[in-house]
Amino acid sequence: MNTKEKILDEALTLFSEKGYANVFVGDIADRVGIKAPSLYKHYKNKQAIFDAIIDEMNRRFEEQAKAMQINGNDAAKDAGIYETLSEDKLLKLGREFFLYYLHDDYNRKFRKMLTIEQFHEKDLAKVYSKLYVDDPLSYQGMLFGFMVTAGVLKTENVQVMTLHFYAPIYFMLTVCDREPEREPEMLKLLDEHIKQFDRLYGRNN
Amino acid sequence: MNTKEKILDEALTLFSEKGYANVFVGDIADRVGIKAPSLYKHYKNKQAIFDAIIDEMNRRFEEQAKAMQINGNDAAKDAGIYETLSEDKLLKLGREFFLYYLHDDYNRKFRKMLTIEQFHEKDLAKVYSKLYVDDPLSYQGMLFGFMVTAGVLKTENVQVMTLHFYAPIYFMLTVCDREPEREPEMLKLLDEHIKQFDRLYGRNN
DNA sequence: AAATACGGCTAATTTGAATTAGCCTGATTT
DNA sequence: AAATCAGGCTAATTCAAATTAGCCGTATTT
Repeated sequence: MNTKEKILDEALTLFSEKGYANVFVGDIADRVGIKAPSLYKHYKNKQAIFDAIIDEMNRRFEEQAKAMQINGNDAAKDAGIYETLSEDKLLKLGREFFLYYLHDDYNRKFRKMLTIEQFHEKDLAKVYSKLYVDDPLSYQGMLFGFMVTAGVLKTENVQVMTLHFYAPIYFMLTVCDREPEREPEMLKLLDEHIKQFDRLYGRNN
Repeated sequence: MNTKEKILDEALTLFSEKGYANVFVGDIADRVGIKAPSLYKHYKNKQAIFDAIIDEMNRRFEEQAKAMQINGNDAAKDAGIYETLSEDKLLKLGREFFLYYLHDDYNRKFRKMLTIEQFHEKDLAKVYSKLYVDDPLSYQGMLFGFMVTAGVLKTENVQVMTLHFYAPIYFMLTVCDREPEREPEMLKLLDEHIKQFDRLYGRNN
């Protein structure tokens, strides 16, 4: 990783812990192992570092979205997996999603940074809602839609069903972001959540 | 409202929009209608203003908790209401809770401020989790517990049942905090959520 | 191998925000 | 009614953080 990338990386770490305004250019430089003025060889100013992080995030998520489309036009295939839904599979799905979002450094830091900065600019609010509200609901909603069609889930309002699956996961994620020591507690609760979701919505019970 | 209180009020408004670090002592003074140095006649420094807000919040919530205990040791009575649970009542309960938390100025501003500042100090994380995670879950859990005993709700894991009721409400609250224009959309979804919750967990259906 | 670009450094410079000093007025106390 | 206090103001002061200037060695290009 070259210096320019390292700056973004360390800046994101700091922004996610303290928020933009509480991070000094010198702090970032320290972590990178250079002096503050040297940063300006790479970025016009502090704001440009922040902007570059947002750009990089957009790049990554578009990439991911593209990858999803490939598997997603094959979404029927994806859904095929769920035609034979079992509690175990649902548990695996939920846990994987949860742990990936929680432990993947880039995701976690970026989410925390947006949490802090979301009220600062309308744009950031939009990004937050897209990433952590609308995209997950729409993707999971599609999957649950297939499952309802396939007859493995009850024919309830799919949008609400998705909310019932996702909102608790989101909720537990925010708890862990705030108090990482509660992760074990939340993992246990996550399992209970999914099992009960399956009992309530599943048809094979 | 005297100047000293007005300072807290205006400071909270600003902190909830921009976060502590982005608010200047002069901004607060402007809104109060005095000059920055005059603030120091009332508070030692900027941090003391923030601290006073937290203290005031603690005072208010303790007061509220006490009021709840009075009605809460009569919690059986509270629960009595729910022994004859109907979808309408559940809807009313959910909407009232949601709209109160959303529209009550003090609640909304304080919640937004904590959202921004939660990662800054361990104490604030604790306060956040108490107010928006553990207290609501514990209070609503108690109510649902009574309802299960009274036979109006299925005998599922009450902790998870409470999570299934509360997490979506919390989730929609955060959406409205971030994008107030989505309130109508969320209110509609709130109703659907509660109706479906009732269909899933209610026994009289 | 000269010229140039790159990326680091130290030493200013600038800026802007928090806080302090010290004065003034009008109310309250003694 | 003198003395004190409360709470406002303007004019410093302080200080920290962002940014700029300008130097220098190394690597790359021509």
